[in-house]
Amino acid sequence: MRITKVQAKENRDRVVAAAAELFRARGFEGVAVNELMAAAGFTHGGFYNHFASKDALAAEAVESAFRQMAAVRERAADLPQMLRGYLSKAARRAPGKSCPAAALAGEVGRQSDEVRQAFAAGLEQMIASVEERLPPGGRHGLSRRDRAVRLVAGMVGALALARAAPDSSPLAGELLEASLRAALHEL
Amino acid sequence: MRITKVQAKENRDRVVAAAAELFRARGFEGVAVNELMAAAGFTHGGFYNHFASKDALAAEAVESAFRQMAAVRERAADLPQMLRGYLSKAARRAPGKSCPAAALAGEVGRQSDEVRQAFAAGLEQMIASVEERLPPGGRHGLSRRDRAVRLVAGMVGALALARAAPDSSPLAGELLEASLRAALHEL
DNA sequence: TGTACATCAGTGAACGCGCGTTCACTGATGTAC
DNA sequence: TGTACATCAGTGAACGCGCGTTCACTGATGTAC
Repeated sequence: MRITKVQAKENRDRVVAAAAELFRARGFEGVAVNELMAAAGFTHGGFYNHFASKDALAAEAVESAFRQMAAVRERAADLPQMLRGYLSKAARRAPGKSCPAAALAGEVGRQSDEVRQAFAAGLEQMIASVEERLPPGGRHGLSRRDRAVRLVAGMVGALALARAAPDSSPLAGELLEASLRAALHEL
Repeated sequence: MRITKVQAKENRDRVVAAAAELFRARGFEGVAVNELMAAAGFTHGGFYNHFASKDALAAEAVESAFRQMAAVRERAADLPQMLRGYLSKAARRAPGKSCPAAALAGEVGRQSDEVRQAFAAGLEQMIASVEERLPPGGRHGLSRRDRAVRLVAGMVGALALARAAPDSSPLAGELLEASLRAALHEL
């Protein structure tokens, strides 16, 4: 049952999209190839018609996740609104649909160079986009770039730690709220 | 070849110590039970004489790693010195000997409740210890607690992201250096 | 435009491997007398 | 203090399972004429 070239490309995209979500939600090692294919509606055997390896898909999935994240960023009116979305309870609850940096930072260091490059490129864009929206404010005695890096590191750390804390513990909420207050204050 | 009770306790501690280092370096899923035992000088079969499961060891290892981290913190004369050690190239290079929060945050959310509780307890202590050392400085308009939470989130995020970035890329160094400058500036 | 053949996306069984865990066994230590 | 037996830390083979990857096969699409 051969398929239209257009259809095949569309199917491939579905797998990448599923991977972008599942890898963020459960980690690279936490999702099997057959699950990735099943999530896109296929059986596992066809996987290697599209990708050289699970790792190759991982690199594409990281790219795709950062691209999606960038689109969400563009939708925010300004930096405070972006921060509120980023450090929200909804973001904590849905790692598969939120920032790939917060979800995957810990694991990426152990992945192939392709994955690490894709991750670094996405992160760089994230920092650049925050820097652009940062008010100049020379009073701080810090470059905008330094402030952007600090802001991104703080956001990523807060979200990742909030997810690690048990749902019941007050720490999870506090990490998001205190980090948000402090970040907004710093702008 | 039965062994002294004292010796057995010592052997058990060796396994926990090895796990505390290996889990930080390679993640929970990245280290097999036989490797954990081998790192402590044993064969894998005896594992279940000491631990109910790999997961039970993970919880103890997280505790142990945070305890070790706390000891390192105590050694620092003040907050700036602590920050410089935390955000150093050496820390980036040796995840197994550095902060468990930065190394494991991403994975902990998918672990058992025991592991998550141990993680949250260690993190809480880390925040409390930073708060204690924070200069009062009411001028900030933020509680010390908020500032401590923000500082810890920023440190953890910066270290985790710096490890994810490729060794060759300038991003890795920048994440550590810019975050350090900004954090010191903020004190 | 119509025909004949090659291509290749998707299927499902199979592979080799490493994993967490179990188990029978060993023999020095711990304990009861 | 000395003897006899139970205990149990450590060993290494074995288990069942899920994993990433390979492969022969199918049949509609793509292509050459």
